[in-house]
Amino acid sequence: MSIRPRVVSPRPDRKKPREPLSRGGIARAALQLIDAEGLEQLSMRRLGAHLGVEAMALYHHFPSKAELLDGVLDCLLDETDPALDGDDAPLLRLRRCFDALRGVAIHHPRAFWVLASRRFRTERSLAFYERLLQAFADAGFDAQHTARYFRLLAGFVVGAGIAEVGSRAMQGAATPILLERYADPERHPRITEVVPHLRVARLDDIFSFGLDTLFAAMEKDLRRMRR
Amino acid sequence: MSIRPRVVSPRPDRKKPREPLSRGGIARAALQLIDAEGLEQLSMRRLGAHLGVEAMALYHHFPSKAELLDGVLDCLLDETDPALDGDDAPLLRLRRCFDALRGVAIHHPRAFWVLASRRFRTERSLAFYERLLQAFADAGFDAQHTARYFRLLAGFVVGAGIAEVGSRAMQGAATPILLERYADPERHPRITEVVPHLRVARLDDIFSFGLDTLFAAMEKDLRRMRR
DNA sequence: ACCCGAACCTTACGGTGTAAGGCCGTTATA
DNA sequence: TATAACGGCCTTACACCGTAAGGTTCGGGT
Repeated sequence: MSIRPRVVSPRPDRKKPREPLSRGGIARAALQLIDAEGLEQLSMRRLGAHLGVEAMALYHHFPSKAELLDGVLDCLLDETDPALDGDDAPLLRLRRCFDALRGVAIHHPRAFWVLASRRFRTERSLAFYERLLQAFADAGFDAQHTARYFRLLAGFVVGAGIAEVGSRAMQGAATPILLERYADPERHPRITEVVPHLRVARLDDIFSFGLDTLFAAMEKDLRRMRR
Repeated sequence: MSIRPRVVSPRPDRKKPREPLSRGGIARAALQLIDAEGLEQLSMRRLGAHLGVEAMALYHHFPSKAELLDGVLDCLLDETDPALDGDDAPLLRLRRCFDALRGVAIHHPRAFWVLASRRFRTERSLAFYERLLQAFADAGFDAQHTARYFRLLAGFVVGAGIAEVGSRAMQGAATPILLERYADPERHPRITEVVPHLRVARLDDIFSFGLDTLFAAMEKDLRRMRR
């Protein structure tokens, strides 16, 4: 074992020696990095470098990269949660909330996967989940119908969000609408016909049409149950 | 450049020297490996070993791992496609098709991610897409409503599929229903109430409720448009 | 007999997540 | 005040990844 010649500190010791890391700070930095460079570019080393720290330092705050992603999820929920505030009609709060979840697909397209894929295990995400389900209860749904409509709404929002994120990524690509490169009008007349209606400019319409349909069904169900 | 001592062939030269690989064969083997060990365990090296071949051999058939996953997607669509056969009512064919897509979540839970995440670019997947959209046209939807309902249905199926895959994975875990470990009945009464309704045993109900709701809305819309 | 190209192999590069352990300044304790 | 403990960060190392570059083998066409 060689005795190294007493290196003072590899970190450039500035006047402010950089305040210590924290779970929240790391997670927010990770979200920034994902937003800027994509989820697949998020590595512990790169994130560490971004924070002026070695990769392994992060493991003092998160036991694994998976838990770090849970932290990122928490950040995303922080942006979604306020939609559930207010004392207006529960269905309106729900509508705002699912709109806000779609907002994540728009404002953090490259991080949307985190929202779509990671299960709710943190304190933060469970609190959000609880508030969301409470709104269903406030609206008058029993547990079974809450489960059903929750899955219906959340499923749609997540699935449509994934598709939307893909579309928006294509939009920024070299050729604006890539699918049209692949689909041949001769052999794929229906695709050729429908794809223009799935353009980014129409996604607002498509998404609100989806939520309109679902909330209409919920309201009808509520009326039926109250009768 | 060193002259190596003439190794005959590192491959154990059996009587049958193993018939050459093919795109389809590799993709099917990849799907098997994903089913058996999980998507994150699929690596070119492991897949190669599974096929009695070095990793780089696969690059003669697929230019990248991403395209290999497209091949896996094609395999999954092969199982879904037959649902669109038949000359019965278009809405019934559509219903069968989306049920079949959920079947992927059940029969290939660990591969469902591939279906959910990869965009349709291959010949195979475009053919499927075309047939699916044709069924919408057959049912009487114009391009705009096809786009809307396609996104609604596909979004729900994908999103609910992701959630379902998660639930089924938990089911096999050490503690049967993991969410209940995290959720505290005191602080999370609604979660505690609703989670039992999201158990694996109820997923059939939840999924068909979702499709029932969506197809009811579609039928109503069709009646309105015909009037 | 020659060559060619397909199929496969070898090696190597720059990344990854993370286990194990060391160093150092702050803080608590004796 | 001396010492011990600890939190926070660093270093090293390991096994693995996708894949670029180029080499080997071999069947078949000319």
